[in-house]
Amino acid sequence: MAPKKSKNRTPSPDPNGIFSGISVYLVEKGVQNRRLQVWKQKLVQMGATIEERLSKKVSHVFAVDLNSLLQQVDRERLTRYKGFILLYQWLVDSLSSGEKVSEDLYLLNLDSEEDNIADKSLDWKQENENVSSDCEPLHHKRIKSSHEDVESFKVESKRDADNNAVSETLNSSISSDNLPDSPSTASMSLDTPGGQFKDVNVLQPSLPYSPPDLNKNITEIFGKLINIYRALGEDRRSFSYYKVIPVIEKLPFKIESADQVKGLPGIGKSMQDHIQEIVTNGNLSKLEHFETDEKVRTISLFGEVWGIGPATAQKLYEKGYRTLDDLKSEDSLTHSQRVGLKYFDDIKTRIPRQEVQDMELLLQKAGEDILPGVDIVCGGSFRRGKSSCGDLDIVITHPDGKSHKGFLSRFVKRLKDMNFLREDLIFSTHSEEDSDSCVDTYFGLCTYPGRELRRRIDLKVYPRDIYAFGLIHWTGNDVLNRRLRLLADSKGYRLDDTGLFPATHGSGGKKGAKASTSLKFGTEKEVFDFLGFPWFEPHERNL
DNA sequence: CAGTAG
DNA sequence: AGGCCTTACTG
DNA sequence: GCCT
Repeated sequence: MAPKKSKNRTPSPDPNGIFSGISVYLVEKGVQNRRLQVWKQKLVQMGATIEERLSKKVSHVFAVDLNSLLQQVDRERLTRYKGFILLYQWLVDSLSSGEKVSEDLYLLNLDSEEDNIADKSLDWKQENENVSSDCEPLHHKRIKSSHEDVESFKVESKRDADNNAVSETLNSSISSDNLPDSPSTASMSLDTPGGQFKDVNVLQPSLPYSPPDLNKNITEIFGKLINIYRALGEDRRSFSYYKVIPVIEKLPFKIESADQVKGLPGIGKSMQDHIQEIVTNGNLSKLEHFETDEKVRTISLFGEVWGIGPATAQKLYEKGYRTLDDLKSEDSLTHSQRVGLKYFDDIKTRIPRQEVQDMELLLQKAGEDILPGVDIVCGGSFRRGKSSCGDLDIVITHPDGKSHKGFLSRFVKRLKDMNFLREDLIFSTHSEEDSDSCVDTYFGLCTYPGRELRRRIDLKVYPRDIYAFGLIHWTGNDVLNRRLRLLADSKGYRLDDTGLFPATHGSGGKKGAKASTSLKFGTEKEVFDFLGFPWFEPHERNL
């Protein structure tokens, strides 16, 4: 019987790395950081190892031009170096052709001083018009936008097209979720929708970047560290782990050595060490230490209570408390904290989608009774199609643009009367009073009709003209929101749940200046379109 | 103002 | 060495 | 924690 080894039948001739085995040193001078990150990821994905110093192991050195190279690396060292010294263009061309191309045409020649480079580059061009003219900037005066001679125009524009195409491909595949779009790429995809990079994708079918799961051993541990550090109040450190997880998840192979991953964004010395320890030992002593430390465990536990953060948790620990039960006798707890404590288990229980569905309907009916035409939607993970939800995020508006004002108070009262809302956490209503441009918010606990199990519920009421922003924000997820905000920033805007504002840079204070009003958009899609962000249906926003 | 949640 | 992510309410 |  033919021994069927495994289900591991990779459909595509697994690019076990076209760069497998090579070891690279990157001269970062003169290359746009964003592009550098993409290249790093690509190199690593394709089997290369990134070295941080020019050592003997290095087989390939990359630089944008001779100047940058010499600026960063000692010339003498280079003369002794025996490997390839190449233009980044080699990388670009190799990636677009799907295989390592010959290094010959991309060599950076150390000996060639400025005068004799000119000739060489001419020779190159004649032999292979498709190849680099990158060494020109050395002596030519930046003629990028004013091509005088037809010949070089052809060559250069072709190369540029390739460049753009490739980086588009990279952007939209591997690193599609780091920085969504730089300003330039974004505007480009607006100008030439569909255009050229489609073809490149076809040319490069070998990128079914296999989804998930490899390296779960690492990301799971890092996930725990995120929570622990957050509980301890070390948000920054926590965030570092948060950022590195997607980077690791994107790798198409199982990490077996920290070398395979060094140089990637967000991975520094400590991350390397941790990863190395995990892949060799299967665990991380640091985490084990945390998990057995009574103080850490207790503070983490206390911090899970709604309204208790790192500071309070630590304070309570130092007062001698060790269990949630003990905490109930503490007088200094705020009302919210007491509620959070009392219904601790309830709140942590996930809500079946069907129940959320029912409660959304209930809310819509109750709202309609009070204010006909009112628009009530359950956002959050429910709107993203999840089968269970942690809480209810209710986003409310009214089409007439004004009668939302004062609605929340009446709505809450009504819901309390019908015994749907049970405990309050936060209730802030601002629209009734003066400014009509503010969002009313209610946080509390509710129950499914006929039951006692407490559910967390948030109600937010938006004026119609900024409703789309509220809906986007409260539908999430976090990653998508962050990408949208970053994109907005890059285009000179500031995005939040209350609107999209022209950047108020030159004028006045940093944030106080709320002078500018938000741009108005009626729907989520209009906001996405305006930002040049591809449309995602709600259920596609689980990034 | 610190602490907290989103 | 210092920034990294914004806003706004509770007590 | 990482990065500039």
